[in-house]
Amino acid sequence: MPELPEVETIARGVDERLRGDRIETTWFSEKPEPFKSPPQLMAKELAGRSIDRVHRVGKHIVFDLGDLQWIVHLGMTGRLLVADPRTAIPPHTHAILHLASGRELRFVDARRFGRMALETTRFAGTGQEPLKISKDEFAALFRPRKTSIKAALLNQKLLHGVGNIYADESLFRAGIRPRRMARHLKRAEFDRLHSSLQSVLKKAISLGGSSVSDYVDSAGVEGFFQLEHRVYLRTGQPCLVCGTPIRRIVVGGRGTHYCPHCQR
DNA sequence: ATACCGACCTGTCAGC
DNA sequence: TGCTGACAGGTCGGTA
Repeated sequence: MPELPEVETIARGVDERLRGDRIETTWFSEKPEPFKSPPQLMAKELAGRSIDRVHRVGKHIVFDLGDLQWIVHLGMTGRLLVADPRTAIPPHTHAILHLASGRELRFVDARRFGRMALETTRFAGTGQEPLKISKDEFAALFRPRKTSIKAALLNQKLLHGVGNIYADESLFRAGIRPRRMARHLKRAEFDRLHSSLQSVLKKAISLGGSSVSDYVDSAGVEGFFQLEHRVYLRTGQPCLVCGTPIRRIVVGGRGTHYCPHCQR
């Protein structure tokens, strides 16, 4: 589910509404998967903490809580919802923070690929920020890779935050086939990819992310960038530029969509 | 260092 | 009406 634009949208929404609020008590489900830190420890450490700031690092949502950080990764289907306690608790709710303002922050995740943990050192993520990296750094990061450019874009140790949608969409806009070996790309192609990736991510953030099946922001509102997808999940449909049917292949175990005419 | 695969989970949809 | 298989915004670990 959520990639950089969706996580950014959620983090901004949670920050706007919960900054300055205080966590009073917590509840965690019995399912073990979502908790990298033991739930009892999180319950003890989170209670009484004020929320100084909420922001995004890669695909992670980071809560600054004094000398502690609470890190949430949403996996494929995770949601963070700011809710009125009188509203029904949705199925697959795995964590609830009860706040001093009377509201609740709920973590809901059907597939349970999401994770949460406490950090005592400043969380830096796994790679570089796609919206901050320069053209020179971008080319230097990817050129040595002995793998396809698509697999390299998905590698969170290089750039963090890019997932399947925005990898496919940025490669389309740069006119580069997903299976091309990273080390065979020309400098002009790295530059086009850098530019298309940043513009796609910024546009998606401005539209509140992509709602393909079930993504919503922290207020339960869907995004609109799915209306701007040119290849992702458009298998067999005509390319919006040239009319050639969009093709689906598997690269790095992920469904990969591209236009065989526009991407070389 | 990389490639490939299955595993982890649930839900949805197409096809029979 | 069901069943089965494929697929879905992600990541990890094992084995070549």
